[in-house]
Amino acid sequence: MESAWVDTTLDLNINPSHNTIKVLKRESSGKLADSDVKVPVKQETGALLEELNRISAENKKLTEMLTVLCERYSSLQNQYMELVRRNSGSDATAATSKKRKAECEDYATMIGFSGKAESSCSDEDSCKKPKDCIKAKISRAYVRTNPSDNSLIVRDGYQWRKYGQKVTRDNPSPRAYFKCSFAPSCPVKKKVQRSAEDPSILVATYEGEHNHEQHSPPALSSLSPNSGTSNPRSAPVSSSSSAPAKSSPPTVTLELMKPTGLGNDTQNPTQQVDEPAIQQILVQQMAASLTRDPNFTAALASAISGKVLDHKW
DNA sequence: CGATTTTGACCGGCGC
DNA sequence: GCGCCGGTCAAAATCG
Repeated sequence: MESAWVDTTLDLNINPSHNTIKVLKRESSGKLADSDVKVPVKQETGALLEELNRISAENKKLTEMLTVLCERYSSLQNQYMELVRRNSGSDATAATSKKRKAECEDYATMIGFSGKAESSCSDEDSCKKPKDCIKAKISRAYVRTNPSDNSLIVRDGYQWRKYGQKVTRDNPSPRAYFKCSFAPSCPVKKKVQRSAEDPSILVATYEGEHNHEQHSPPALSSLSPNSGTSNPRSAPVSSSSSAPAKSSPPTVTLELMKPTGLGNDTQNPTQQVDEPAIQQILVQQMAASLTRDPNFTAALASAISGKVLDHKW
């Protein structure tokens, strides 16, 4: 098992000397002073192509590594959840306090899949507060944001007024409480909290149903207004909060992290699909969205090469 | 100046 | 009954 862990022999072909040495050679050898500056265009093009190929190969390698990493991460998640389930099963008799359940659920939520946990949550709620259950429809949305951006704003097309903020026990990042301010009589509330596991993900929990039309165009999803770098990967909310089918379960998970094509056939993966599948999808989505981002791969490559260079020189 | 956000205080539910 | 904790209130601050 451990041998199968991360392959630390990073053969990334990161060979900065590859390029620079050529140049240095030319510069250092006095012979090739002026005349050599006019390198034949063909040669130059060839070198560039070679460089391009090399970078492409590098990129591919990084992509593969990331995929492997994600797969291992997901299998670890599986193991962890299995462990949690087994543990809670063993002491479930006496110690299934709601708090514990809630923590467990939160973890499940944090790491990005919520099928079982949420259903148990809604069951819990239905047992606990039948009245609330009747009027309060709970849905959850995950929104990927810029991790450096610490605002708790999720744009979903409605107008919200923040009425409170709290730091909760299980998550160091604060939870913000919003009420729908567009219609005075609209009972919908929203809680937004950054995932403890992945700070780039905002978890928005909606309670109730809007009794009015959507205010602003659902250009929505995600991202704080101040980050002009609106994230292209977050997709619009599938407005389930606007009173969808009554037959749907009380808890609906909105998939806002659809990176590209991967998730478009699974509109609501957490409702019916079993956990491993969900994890797989999520992991794949994460991996895909990361690896397709040239900025990310470039940043990763430069970070690694920087590390390597630091080490060598 | 009104709307919105911030933030400390308060309240109620729950476990011990 | 007490303490903890999540949720809400409301006054003050800030913003447009």
